Amino acid sequence: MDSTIGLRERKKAETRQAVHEAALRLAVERGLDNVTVEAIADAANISRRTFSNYFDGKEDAVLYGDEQRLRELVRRVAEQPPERTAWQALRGALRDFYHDSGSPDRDWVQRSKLVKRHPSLLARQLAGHARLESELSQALAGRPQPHGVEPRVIIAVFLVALRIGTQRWVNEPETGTLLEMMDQVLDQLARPFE
Amino acid sequence: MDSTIGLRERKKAETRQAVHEAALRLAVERGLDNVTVEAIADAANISRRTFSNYFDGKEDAVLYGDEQRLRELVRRVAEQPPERTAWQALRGALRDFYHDSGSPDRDWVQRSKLVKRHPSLLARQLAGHARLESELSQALAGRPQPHGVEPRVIIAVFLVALRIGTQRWVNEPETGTLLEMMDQVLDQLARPFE
DNA sequence: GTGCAAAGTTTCTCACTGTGCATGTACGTT
DNA sequence: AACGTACATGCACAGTGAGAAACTTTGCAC
Repeated sequence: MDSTIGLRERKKAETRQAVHEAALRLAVERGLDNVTVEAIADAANISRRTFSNYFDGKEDAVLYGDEQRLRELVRRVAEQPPERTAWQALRGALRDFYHDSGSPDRDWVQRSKLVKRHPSLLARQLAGHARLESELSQALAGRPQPHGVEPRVIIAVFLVALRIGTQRWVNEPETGTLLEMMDQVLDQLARPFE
Repeated sequence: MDSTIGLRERKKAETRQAVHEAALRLAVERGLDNVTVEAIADAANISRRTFSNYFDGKEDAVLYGDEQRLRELVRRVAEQPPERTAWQALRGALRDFYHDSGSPDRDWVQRSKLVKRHPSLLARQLAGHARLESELSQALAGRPQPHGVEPRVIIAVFLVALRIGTQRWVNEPETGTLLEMMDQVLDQLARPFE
């Protein structure tokens, strides 16, 4: 299935992944501030300059896994039955995603904890979410919206739920599944309030 | 009323403001990427080293006005009658704020347009919002929440409305007042949806 | 296979940034 | 007036991001 794409692209993807993993590992081991781009590049066996060809900075390198996850989520959103509302599609995609992926991977937990400790990571992560909003708009185009809430608004609210759910789950992992935490927030958000 | 605070603090505030204004002006004139910290420092008659004593980077310097605005909003939230729900307090504070301030100032519009053009500014701005959430939690402590939606969630949703409303207003200023745009989004958010 | 163009990597370079440190200066307090 | 403290400055230095040029690998046509 991926034999259609050439060796070139495959290698690039591998390198990018390797750089990401090196960045994440080093950041967890030493703390992000004590990791230089050069150290990451060394660990991934590339030059410092090449690092810049792949990522805009160490923050982006660390968060690349998140980006992948979210792209996967967007893909699943687009695959949701078109008669569903935007909200239903988003929640459905989220459920599918966590159902298929099983429990969240170690790396993802590590990234979340890093984000909690390093404001610069939070900044990049939120910027990434903002960029994602337009892509999600595409995936939600042409769906019914019986309640009259615009897709743009729905999407932003949905991402808020992901963020709060994640933060909450990282802070108190005993309380429930990640999906449960997110669902809990999502339920609140869909409810009317004053 | 501010004669109680010393000359020292007043000077500091003036310098910070001057640096901010210089940063904003230069960023608007040349584009953020073509403005060095040194140029900002020169324009504000301070040394490059001193710039770093005031701000963590040019982005923060440009966005300082936003920070002030939001602090003012938080202050007004805390002053809302305590029998109001968190949501009512937030909306009330917003209304008061824009009622008193009159139409939004030029600088604010310029900053919003800059944020639209420069992702690094968006990142910092969103990180600032995230930092603000805890302060708003304080200002909303102990209020009734009849609908069972947690303050944390309310706050995040509220900030989403500010962001979307602002973006929308910057993109199409003819459609209505900034406050109207925000209210429009806020109305949608308080409504139930599926 | 051979050869060639395109894409990717590396090395070198340079302007810019952030911060620790030592020193000088202005403020506030007594 | 005098002293301690907070702040500003200049300097040094490690780290960063990006352009340019040389070199290597990949994709493709023959």
